[in-house]
Amino acid sequence: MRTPSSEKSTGLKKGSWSLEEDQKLVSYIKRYGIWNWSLMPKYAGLSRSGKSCRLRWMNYLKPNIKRGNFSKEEEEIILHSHSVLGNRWSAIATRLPGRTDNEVKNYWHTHLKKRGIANPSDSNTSSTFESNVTKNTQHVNYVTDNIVTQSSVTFEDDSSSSSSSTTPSIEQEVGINNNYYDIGSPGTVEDLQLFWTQLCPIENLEHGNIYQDAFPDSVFQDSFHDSISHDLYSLYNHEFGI
DNA sequence: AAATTAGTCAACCGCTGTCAA
DNA sequence: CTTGACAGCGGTTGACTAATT
Repeated sequence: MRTPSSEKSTGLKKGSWSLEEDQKLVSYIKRYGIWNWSLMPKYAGLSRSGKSCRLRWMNYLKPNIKRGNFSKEEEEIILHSHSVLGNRWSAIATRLPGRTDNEVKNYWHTHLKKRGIANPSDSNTSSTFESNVTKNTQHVNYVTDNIVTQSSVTFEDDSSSSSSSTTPSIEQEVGINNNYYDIGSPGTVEDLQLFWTQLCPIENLEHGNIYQDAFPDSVFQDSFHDSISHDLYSLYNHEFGI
């Protein structure tokens, strides 16, 4: 982790994310979806770059991110995938449901690098490998579901659990997977208050006025027109059956 | 117990690809 | 075709922690 600091030129915060920041980001995305990473932080009440928000969401806050140690099966998938794909971490990560490219990359560098170099390509053929990946992926999916379920139970039952950590996970703290989304404060900046209370009230979105009513300003309309509709519509179709 | 070293991993940086104007 | 904005990727950093001296 890096020391929290402010970027003097932009005033944007850097370094580790606080619980409050996580909650703001999760709450915002939960309500309004992902429409533009560069502009979103302002409206979510975050003094972060869009890049930073995207990274935080993709790697740690997004639902169904799998935490904890890698299984033997996952190790094998990484080793074999790396022998085929090289350092294409995002491609490798797609073979490991719930794992991110960053996590896979870190795990490779800290645990598997020497093994990978020592055995750059074993005797598996490509087709054999693919069938193994398919088989393993199904297994990992099952394990992932178990972990998510178990995670929530363990948290509620914390005092009686001797083996689990007493520190809640990111998901537990922020509210992912247990239906707790605190919308938080819109911040003290005037336009943020305007956004939360007038420009984009939840009622507008709930009634399907996803774009025109939520973003009446012409500047917003120009830049958001195409990108906002898909994500928001998907989210609200799922949430409210619009 | 204190100091040093090694390992881990969250986060940043710079670059590339894509797409719309 | 060019340009600019944005998303995404991979390499790297550096704070923190555990292990070792």
